[in-house]
Amino acid sequence: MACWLMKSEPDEVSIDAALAAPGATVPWFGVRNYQARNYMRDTMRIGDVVLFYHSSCPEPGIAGLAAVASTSYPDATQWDPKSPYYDPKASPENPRWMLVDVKATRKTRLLGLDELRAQPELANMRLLARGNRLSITPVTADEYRCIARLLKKKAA
DNA sequence: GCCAACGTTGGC
DNA sequence: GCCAACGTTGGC
Repeated sequence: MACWLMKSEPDEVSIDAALAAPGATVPWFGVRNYQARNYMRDTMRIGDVVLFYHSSCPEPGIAGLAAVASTSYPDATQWDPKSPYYDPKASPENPRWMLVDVKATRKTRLLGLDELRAQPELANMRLLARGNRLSITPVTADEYRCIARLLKKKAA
């Protein structure tokens, strides 16, 4: 089972909002980066673990656990002229942006960047790499084990 | 609001 | 296919 880190701006969809959604499931709309799209379209499998990350907010960090809950399908916001994610080059015949459904499992204590960076096992984590902006990144099994261990501890 | 880093665009 | 210009991301 693979593991992924997926960034969401909590103003848009927080872990609490995802848990409150019907079936605790939300479509991961709004990704407009080809590499992130390709992960969703080509690599993700139903049941893969998702680390739910809050970005662009006062307390960025891992805020919850979730799972991939569908195979990929077109992101409808690409066709909506009123959406900030509208893409005039996409059409229903030729969708450009795909997404998966994500089912929230539970909220966790917030694992902030400082705490993550303090772990030697996470030294090579994509999220923490200099200049990384990718909103969906793979997480290795070792990295996931380290994070699961951190989640069992109290905050430092 | 700053700014480093990166992705995309488009002229050539 | 190069690459400069531009736009975006996202932590600080």
